Amino acid sequence: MIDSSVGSAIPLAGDMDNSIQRDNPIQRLPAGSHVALRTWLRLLTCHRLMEGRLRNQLRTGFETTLPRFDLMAQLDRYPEGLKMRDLSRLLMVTGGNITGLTDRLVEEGLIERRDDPTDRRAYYVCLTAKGKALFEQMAVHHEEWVIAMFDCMEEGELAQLSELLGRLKRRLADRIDS
Amino acid sequence: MIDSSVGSAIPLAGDMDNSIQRDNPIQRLPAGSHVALRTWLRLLTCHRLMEGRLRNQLRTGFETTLPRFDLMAQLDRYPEGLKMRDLSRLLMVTGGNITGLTDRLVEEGLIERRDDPTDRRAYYVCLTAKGKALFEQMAVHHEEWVIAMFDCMEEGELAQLSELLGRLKRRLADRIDS
DNA sequence: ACCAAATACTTTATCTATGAAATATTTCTG
DNA sequence: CAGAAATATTTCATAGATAAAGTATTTGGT
Repeated sequence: MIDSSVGSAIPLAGDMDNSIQRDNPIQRLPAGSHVALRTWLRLLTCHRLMEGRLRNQLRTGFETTLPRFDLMAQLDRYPEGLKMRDLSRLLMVTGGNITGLTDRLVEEGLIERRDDPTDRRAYYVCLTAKGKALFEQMAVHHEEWVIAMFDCMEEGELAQLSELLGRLKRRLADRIDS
Repeated sequence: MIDSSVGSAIPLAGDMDNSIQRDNPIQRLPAGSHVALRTWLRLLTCHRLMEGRLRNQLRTGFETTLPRFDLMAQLDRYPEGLKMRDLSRLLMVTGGNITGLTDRLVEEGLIERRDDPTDRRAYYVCLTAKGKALFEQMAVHHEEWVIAMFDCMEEGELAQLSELLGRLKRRLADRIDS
């Protein structure tokens, strides 16, 4: 019942001393752990491994971060702009977080705030020309990186995984409870 | 080619105003997006939804957080204690992060540092009696919560998902590249 | 035995993110 | 139409996380 590679410690970060290290510590999983728990731990690990790689690639390739990229990706899909609350919902993070991210991206000249004439509480956030140009560059690489991460899976496996995650996502989101 | 529930905006946080909101914003996915990209986005969303729920449950039930719980979970599996570097590898986070988490848990009296007589640079981190008692309480609920989150999946679906994530995890971790 | 390299951990600056409270505006209800 | 409730956003305090640099100790090669 040992799950020998949870926490198998790929270096997610750069090459500094205290980054996540290479060799595997001995891994113990709770004996008889339920398949649901194992699945959750595996999902967590996959997420960590993949996010870590993408983060490194975005940092070394474009000196940016995943949250910034994700925010820009949403804006790219909505050229008419999105309100803060929409960004908050789409990215599934709190409003305060969006405020900070937006502030930084505005400062970098990649996005801009535009008043909503019909609601003085709100405004639209849009990519600037500079932001759009940069995003399009990044998006190409980002997609390549994601494809490369999954190239360890057979086409059929990937399709099956995608389908199962799609179902899980839909059913989780459709719940009444939080 | 629309993936109608990425970012389907379940409230991950508490019930305050700026938490993630309930209703779906219109969702657009890049046309013709590669199955790998869709899979990655779905994995991201599942992760967010599930992590958000667990966070809420740990907070309201035990006034603690997922990173603290995860650290304690590792220590529970290694009663002889773990070094900082082992925690860093197992949790796949940087050493600096572990330092901070450990400081807080020590302050709460849930874990303790024990000198390693053979290496004066290092020490072992262990659960205290109080920490172990609390963890055992939390673990029961944590497992229930995880099982409940997956109860939207058939047994066969879950087994398949677990298997596919296990393969993905292993293959990602086995790579030479970061 | 020496000294360079590696290792274990901490510190610092910065960013990401939360949860709660505050402000301003709009909408709803009676 | 007035006032209450809801909504959109920001602010604040704090936690979590990274990357990079710093300190102390151990290891390993000559």
